[in-house]
Amino acid sequence: MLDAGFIRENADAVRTNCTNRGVSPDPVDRVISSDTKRKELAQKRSDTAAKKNEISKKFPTAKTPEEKQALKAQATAIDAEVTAIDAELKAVECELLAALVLIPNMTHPDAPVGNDAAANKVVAQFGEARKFDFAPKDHVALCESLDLADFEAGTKVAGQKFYFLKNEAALLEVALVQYALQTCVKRGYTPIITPDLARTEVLEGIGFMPRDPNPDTRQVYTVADTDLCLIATAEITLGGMHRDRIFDETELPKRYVGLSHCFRTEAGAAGRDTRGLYRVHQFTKVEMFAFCTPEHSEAIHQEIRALEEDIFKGLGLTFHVIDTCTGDLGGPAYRKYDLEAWMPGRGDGGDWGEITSTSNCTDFQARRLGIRYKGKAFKGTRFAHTLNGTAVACTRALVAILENYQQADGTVVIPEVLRPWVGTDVIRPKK
RNA sequence: GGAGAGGUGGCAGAGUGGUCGAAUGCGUCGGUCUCGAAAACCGAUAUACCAGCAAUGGUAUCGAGGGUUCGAAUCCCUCCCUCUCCGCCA
Repeated sequence: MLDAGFIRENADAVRTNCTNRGVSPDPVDRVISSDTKRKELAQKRSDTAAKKNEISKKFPTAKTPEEKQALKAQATAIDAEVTAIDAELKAVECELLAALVLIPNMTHPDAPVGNDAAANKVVAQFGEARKFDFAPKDHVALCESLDLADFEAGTKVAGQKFYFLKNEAALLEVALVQYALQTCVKRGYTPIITPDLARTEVLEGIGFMPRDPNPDTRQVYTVADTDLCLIATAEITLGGMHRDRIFDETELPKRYVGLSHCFRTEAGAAGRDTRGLYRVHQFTKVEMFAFCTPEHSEAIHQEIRALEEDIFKGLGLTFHVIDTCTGDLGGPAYRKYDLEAWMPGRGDGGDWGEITSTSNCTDFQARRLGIRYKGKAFKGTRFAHTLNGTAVACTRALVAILENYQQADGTVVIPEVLRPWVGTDVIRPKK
């Protein structure tokens, strides 16, 4: 979330930003009025408590019972005041927070302004869409003919949009994980395997809304009788890892590459991309995450983007990079690049499909999570910047690989970098 | 899951109702000494918010939340976490 003081001082810019991002600017005024009230009450509370402390301090020197009685009476009167102020203060703080969480992060000045995907800007492309001299199959057909996935069993066991990966597809997932982890580790990222569950407050700190009362928009699964959620991305656990931490600036930047399963309800996505592996309730993902000082976040964002590009160049896939427009940024991102791979089986005659996403969240997440740093050049602490980026989302990568590497005879070639882990060059029909 | 012990500043560790935001040691930073360094010595060293140009002052924080009390690190309750032992288990 943004700082209430910042919102007050930059109200117009924040309102414009809300509008650009396709959310209502109304909470801005609510933040300002709640924050003003909060400040007044906090000052009153502080003054009142000071009075009370004065009285308490006189007690040890009070000689007679009458004196003590008199002090007690004063103290009791002040107690009533404090109780009343506290109740008001609590209510105001709730209002403030409720309004604050509705305001998205500010936006990088170069990010394209627009309401929907049409405004996204393609900033780079690697490779050309493959021309087929046969009719290419989509990944669902390939999974069927090569016995790579069992969607029916997935449905039987866990429901719609769950799946079993089989044979080379199972090995491919492990290979993709290995390949992505190794690539990131070589670039200095610390490998991490994170929990697949996290506390509600951690999800909220990252910018998810697990308590969203509207089941049509709630994105995450919650675990009954606990305050835990299944994570939608390792961004949640990696960001939460250093919650309430004060770094020394010499410890930053910290770069992690985490492996986790991801769980998404995909509420509101009914009817879109329902076939196959493209949009599923559970998948495996290797995710990069960085904590850094504000001076470094732009450079690290570019670094993560370049690393994503290298990973997918290494896989031999055709993809382009999108500078995401304001309307598509979500809440926490200051700027976001998506990699979209060419997927020959998608849509009518192929289409681009998102395979990674990297965001610079500046201090938006850090403020809520209490992630700060100390430096020599300034007093006190400052909020760190956080960044995240997909190294490999297994199911999306699998879709791209199967559809792009298919051959006229129905087999699929394995990308060279994955062969050591898959143990074969080509996926053939099973006997 | 059961039993016991415990959670205090960067770390270690004292503190069982007021003079405690908190002894002491270590660490870190600054200084003295030194050609330089080490050692020694001196000093500084939590976080947030509010007021103030600042010095400074106020408030809150000793795992979290509630309670008792004029007053809580200290007493009571609930929760969370850690450690030890037992059980169970990949």
